[in-house]
Amino acid sequence: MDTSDQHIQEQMAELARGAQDLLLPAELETKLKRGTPLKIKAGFDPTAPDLHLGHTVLVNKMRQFQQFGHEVIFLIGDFTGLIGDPTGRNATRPRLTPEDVRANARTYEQQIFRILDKAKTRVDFNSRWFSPMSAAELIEIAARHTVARMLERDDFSTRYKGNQPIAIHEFLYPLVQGYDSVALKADVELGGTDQKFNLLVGRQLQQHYGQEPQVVLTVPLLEGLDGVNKMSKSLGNYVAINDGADDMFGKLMSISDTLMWRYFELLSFRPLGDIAALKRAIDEGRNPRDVKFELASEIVSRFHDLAAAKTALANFQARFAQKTLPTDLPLTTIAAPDGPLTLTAVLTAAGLAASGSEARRKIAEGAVRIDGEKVLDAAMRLNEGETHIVQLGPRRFARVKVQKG
RNA sequence: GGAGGGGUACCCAAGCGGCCAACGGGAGCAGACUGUAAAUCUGCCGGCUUACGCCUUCGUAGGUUCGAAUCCUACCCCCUCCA
Repeated sequence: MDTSDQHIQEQMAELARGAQDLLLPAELETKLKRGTPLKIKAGFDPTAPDLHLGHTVLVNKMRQFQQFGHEVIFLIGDFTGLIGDPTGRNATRPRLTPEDVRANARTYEQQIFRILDKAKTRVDFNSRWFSPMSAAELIEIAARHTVARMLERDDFSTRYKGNQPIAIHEFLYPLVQGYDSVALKADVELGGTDQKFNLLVGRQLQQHYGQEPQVVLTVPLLEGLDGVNKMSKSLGNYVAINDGADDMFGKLMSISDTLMWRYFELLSFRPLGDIAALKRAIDEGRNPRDVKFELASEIVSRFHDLAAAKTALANFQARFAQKTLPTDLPLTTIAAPDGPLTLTAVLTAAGLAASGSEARRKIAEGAVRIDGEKVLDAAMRLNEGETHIVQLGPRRFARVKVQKG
């Protein structure tokens, strides 16, 4: 590996990019200078994942290490899953069968290998070393840590002070996770900011076992499309990596100009220098929208392909700049048992409006168009056999056919 | 085990016998403006209805009353303090 000073410094800068904590930078530099590939560990839940861009921040960081020639270990915590991360909620978790774990692992692989190089990624399971472990050995691990240290963990101390119960096995979670680093002889462990404590336990355990402690690198939670809350499925402010190309492109275009830079930092693979140049271009008058096009295109081509990204961009411009109707809508057939259907019925049946009342309101607000023509008459009916493109607002479309039945 | 406080629409939060489908804020949706950005302004924001209006909703189940989210009874759940 290239151990020239310049290359090391370049690695340090990119690896620290977007990171919340890097402990300790000097240790990382020492490890890099040895010139041998480092073992990079990141742990994941064994539960069924439906990943969104927020999750990919960590995976992107893994990719960076991979690109610099290091060995990335995608560790599925199927044994840890028996404990459940001690957040105070969900104290008991349903136990996953080995079949579940395998199925979930496959789902992960399908998604992460759109980012990571499959040939250079090792997928491992921590049940591999924990299942055969004896109780004596586990006690040995537990003996390495004190209650006082455990209580330093933020949620433990909060719960302890607040007289909330803490089950003994919850103390095992950081220890088990930390021991994974021992078992793997990890050089670096990556995780979300909420994992910081657990990652530090790994360092300590490694030292107890006579290993060089791992470097800890945490990445922040990505803000969702609203720019305020963390990206999450339940808040609906997410871009799933399985989203369709047009959908993904549109969602990314809807983020604010400020948030765009955050996404560039944490989601783009472009070097930091490029991003600085884009900022300068905007200061000199370039339309921020066009820079956002570049962001959206990069991300869509990552999860689909370059052609899909180009099409998504073209569709986007056609739809919103030229206001043409989408052409590739699936046809929804709606049965009309009693002759011509009212427009409100069509809107609800096509899923554009949640209820007839909402449909009526939206018509009154001037939000509804049929074949591009604004319709203000809520009593309007669509005849049998006709096919129309019905639109509610700027982004909800349906191609519907009314069929007698 | 004892004392007190509370459960209201997606969230927060008023209301405390009729004027309550329920103040206000947030979120959301739509319209205007735009770059499908942000900010701003406007409207909507339980369901059914062209509409008059009707139906269901204020933890759950009963009751009082011409009439209850508001009063009474029982039950369930949450919080605070004491033991």
